[in-house]
Amino acid sequence: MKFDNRQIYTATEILKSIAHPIRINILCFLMEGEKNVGEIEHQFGSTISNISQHLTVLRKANIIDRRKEANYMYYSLKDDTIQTLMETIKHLFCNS
Amino acid sequence: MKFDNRQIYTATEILKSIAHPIRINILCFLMEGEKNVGEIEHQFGSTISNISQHLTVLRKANIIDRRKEANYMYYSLKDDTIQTLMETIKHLFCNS
DNA sequence: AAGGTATATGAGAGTATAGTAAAATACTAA
DNA sequence: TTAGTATTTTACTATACTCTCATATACCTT
Repeated sequence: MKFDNRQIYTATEILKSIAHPIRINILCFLMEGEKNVGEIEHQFGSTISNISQHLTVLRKANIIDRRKEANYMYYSLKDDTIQTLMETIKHLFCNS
Repeated sequence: MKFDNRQIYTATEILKSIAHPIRINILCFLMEGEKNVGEIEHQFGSTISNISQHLTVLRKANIIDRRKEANYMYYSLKDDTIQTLMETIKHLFCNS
């Protein structure tokens, strides 16, 4: 059985965007609820510029949303699809 | 909550290995059961050399097995972890 | 052994991705 | 308006990935 190209393409883009240690960490962290960039940086080290670039990757893959409040930017998981996917990944690989 | 580095690393490697259109296709195809390289090539076009290289990527990520029979090489999904992951991906993105 | 089929490997070129540092933007508070 | 904080963008360099083509290996058949 062959698969629809658009669906394969979408799945590829999303998985590619998740497949980076910093980004998996960010996504797991966002499973707790929305966080701002500073909170994310504080959790994982790396520079804030680097974190911001990873957040851009995730946003372009359409799996996170953001909302501005004062001069903080709050990020969160986009929808149930990504939430479910992350739960599966976490369950399979992080046994927690 | 911070995550164990080794688990994050493993998850990253596996997701990276899946995150390619040809490889997602191959893995979905292998969900049906083991297939040899010719059958895979026949399904998806591309060259047999290219397919072989993608199979190597999947094998190095430790998510598929292979078994030789005469001069055919049969590939299959490695274990339940990858089977479950692929089912989730298929369900979420390929609605089937 | 020789020739055919199936698969794997290697080299090379082109493209994409990642990290760092510097500069830019957006907002707040004084 | 000025200064400060939070975040993003840009530019650059280094590294990794993907494809193609050529060659190599393994096995089978005669």
